[in-house]
Amino acid sequence: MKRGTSRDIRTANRYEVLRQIIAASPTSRQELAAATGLSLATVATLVGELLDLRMITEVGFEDSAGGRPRGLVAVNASGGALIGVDIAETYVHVELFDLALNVLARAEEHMRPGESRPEQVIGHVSAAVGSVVAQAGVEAARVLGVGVSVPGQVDRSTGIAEYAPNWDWHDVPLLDLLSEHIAYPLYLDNPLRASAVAELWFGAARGHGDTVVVNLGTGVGAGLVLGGGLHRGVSNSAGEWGHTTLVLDGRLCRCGNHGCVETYVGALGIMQNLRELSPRSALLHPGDQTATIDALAAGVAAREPEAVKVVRDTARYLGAGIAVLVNVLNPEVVVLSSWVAARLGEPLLEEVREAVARHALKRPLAASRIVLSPIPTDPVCLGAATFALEGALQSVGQRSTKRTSPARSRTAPSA
Amino acid sequence: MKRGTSRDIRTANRYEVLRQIIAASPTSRQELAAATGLSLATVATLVGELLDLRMITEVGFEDSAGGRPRGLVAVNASGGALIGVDIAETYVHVELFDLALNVLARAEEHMRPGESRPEQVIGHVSAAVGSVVAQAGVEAARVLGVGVSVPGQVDRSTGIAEYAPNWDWHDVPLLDLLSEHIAYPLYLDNPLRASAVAELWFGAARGHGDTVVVNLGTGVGAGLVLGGGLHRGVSNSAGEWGHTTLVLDGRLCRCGNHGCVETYVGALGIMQNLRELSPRSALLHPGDQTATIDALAAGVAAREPEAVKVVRDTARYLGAGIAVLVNVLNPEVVVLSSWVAARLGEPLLEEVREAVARHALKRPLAASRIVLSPIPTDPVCLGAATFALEGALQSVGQRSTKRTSPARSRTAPSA
DNA sequence: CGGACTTCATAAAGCCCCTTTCCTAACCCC
DNA sequence: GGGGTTAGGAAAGGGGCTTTATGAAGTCCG
Repeated sequence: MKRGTSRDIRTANRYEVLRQIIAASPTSRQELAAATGLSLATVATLVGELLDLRMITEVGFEDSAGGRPRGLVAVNASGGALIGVDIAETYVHVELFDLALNVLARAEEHMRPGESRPEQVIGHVSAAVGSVVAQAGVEAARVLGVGVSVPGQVDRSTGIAEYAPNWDWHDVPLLDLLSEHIAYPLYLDNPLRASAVAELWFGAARGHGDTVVVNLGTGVGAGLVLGGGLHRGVSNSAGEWGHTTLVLDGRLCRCGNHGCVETYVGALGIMQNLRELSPRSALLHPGDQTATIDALAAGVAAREPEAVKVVRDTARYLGAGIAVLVNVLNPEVVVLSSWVAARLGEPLLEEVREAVARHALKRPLAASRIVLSPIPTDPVCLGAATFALEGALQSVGQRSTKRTSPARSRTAPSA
Repeated sequence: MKRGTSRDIRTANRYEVLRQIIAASPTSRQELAAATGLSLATVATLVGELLDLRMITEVGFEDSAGGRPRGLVAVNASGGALIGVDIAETYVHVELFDLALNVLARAEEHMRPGESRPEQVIGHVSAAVGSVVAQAGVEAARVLGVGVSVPGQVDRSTGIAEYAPNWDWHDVPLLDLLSEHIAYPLYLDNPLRASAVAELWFGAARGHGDTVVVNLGTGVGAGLVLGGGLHRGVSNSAGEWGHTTLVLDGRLCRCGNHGCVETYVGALGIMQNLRELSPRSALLHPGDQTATIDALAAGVAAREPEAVKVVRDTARYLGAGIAVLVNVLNPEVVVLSSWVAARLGEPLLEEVREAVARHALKRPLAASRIVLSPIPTDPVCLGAATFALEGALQSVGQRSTKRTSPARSRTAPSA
């Protein structure tokens, strides 16, 4: 049972104010107070803190119609840089952001199927991180942190990748290994939670209540934003909706079970849906998920019956799976995220809405909006970078312990 | 976005301290501080409050082995009474509790199938409430509140039963109607949340993290205790797991969909499982759920193959359904509650554990314990009474608004 | 049997957080 | 350039929790 302290309120408010500033930059203290529901005084204090941190700057005044003009603050984009690392089965994707969360540089490393040893992955990551820092030309001291997303089960406090199903990793001390190559503060979590936190800060969950972020990629899962924060579960593995049984005794899943949601709506599952509909379809690119999904998206855009049918079949499965989440969690928003959702886009969304409506109860259904992720870039990178941002913000509140020198961050902020 | 205030911390702490006192009565301030993680001073303050409210009393001292002996406090059982009302499809069950949550009196009213109008139900409720108060012989002023659980969708703030599927109620202002007959403070919610809060205060969720309370009765659903509190969802309808699709195109459910969990593991679903296994089984009491489940329980105890098989089949469905909750929510505890679970007991539990293990992922599975509800009485009544207790405790913190007379409770505490 | 030691409980002071209130600053308009 | 208006900061106030100090109530032992 974790107990809340008044400090947590402060931290939450600090997050909220910064979120709001990033979302509506430039903005005034008045607007912030209205948007957050905090008093003017509190907003002013928090804005002062953020100004001290050089995360935001004063950028002039609003035009006044009688009365003192409102001072405007905006994100100090050049006040620091954040790096998000999205480690996936076949690639490592790294993006460097300014504090307004604009992408300043990106790097992508492809991993061949054989490359599964931690050292190999770490090699790719550190190369890509080095690359984005060089590209963006930011001083090393400006990098506030690096968020790393790795599939599977992670322990964020120890930085250990406890289990990564795709590479059969067990208890790899990923953060320690990475810290030998990367001298910035590091934060570890998994892609489900990364994309959820991205939606929470910058996407469809912003300012809303409970939200479910459905990730549709090669792997499938759900990030849960409940009660204004990430729901992690007792062992930080909540959201494994992709390995939930959708069809009793259905398709064999790589997790060992049968009929998992992932085997019907993951990229490979969709390929299978296509294959079952028309084994020698021209849309099918065996062994290439991306190409197949792209072909499908193009086909749907051209109203090819085959493509439309596959998307509809997929949405039917997806709708049944999402209806479970809607009924059980009663969220305000359901976000479809990750690359498969992005490419299939609106047509998928429409079909999913219909399918969910067929399976969910009226009341929870009526309370939920199902939307595509409004985040234009890789949500996992963005979310990972957000973990770094949260980390940088967290340490603000910490006071130095009595009679001791001020606390130093875990890794010195110098390349 | 609800924002937390320091007042909420106080309320949570007050709950926590009282919970602890009820659980380990008598106990000392020292033990309370250790158990809650609060400082001695805070515990002393809260204990003082509860003493002032006459909810607890000082009951002597602990033996000392050198040093001042610890003062002991215990629940003041006679300090007040709480009433829990469990309105179900076929009965109204009412229990009156003392503050230690012992049952002092109970009353049960049966409802014939035709009786579905709100006035009829209210008649039963007020009769039963009157009965328990008379039986227990408590002064009316001592009744701190009445918690009412009604199936379906409720709005607890307005006290409206928005939708009750079994009677086809729509927007019945139940609390207003009840307050014409019952002069105690009233609190409305649904059985899922009632049994969840019962587990949170007095059962398997006590002191643990995220917990899922699986209700197996005629209706089926899950109460969610996440982050130390009830998860309600955006429209207070979270937990509708019973109407989640378990078998695509499966049995027709009364909710209109096919293949809902409830149609396989609810009392009627279990009867159907039995019927499909052996249409003219001696265990089957057509039209009588209770008798059938009882017969099944007896059969399992006697190791009758037919009964064992039905329980196994049921557990297989149940396991698949619970595995979804385990994977998605990653709870620390899963509680099997309500009358079907209570009657089928250990044999069901064993089978369920095995079945869940077959469907859930290893990590979340390893983190969860699946248990039967340790609550010996009707958990819904207990939970409903707990809502009343929470309500009585809530008003402690409220200060009278400025320049006005002290706030009065909604219904005067006099019969 | 009374002082010394131990342990509990309450009171006081300090810190953190948020809000309300008051006052000055800054700008518009006439 | 004064009056009206609005912004923003400083101070005061209220609630909460913790640490520290002090008094209270025992045991133990000389």
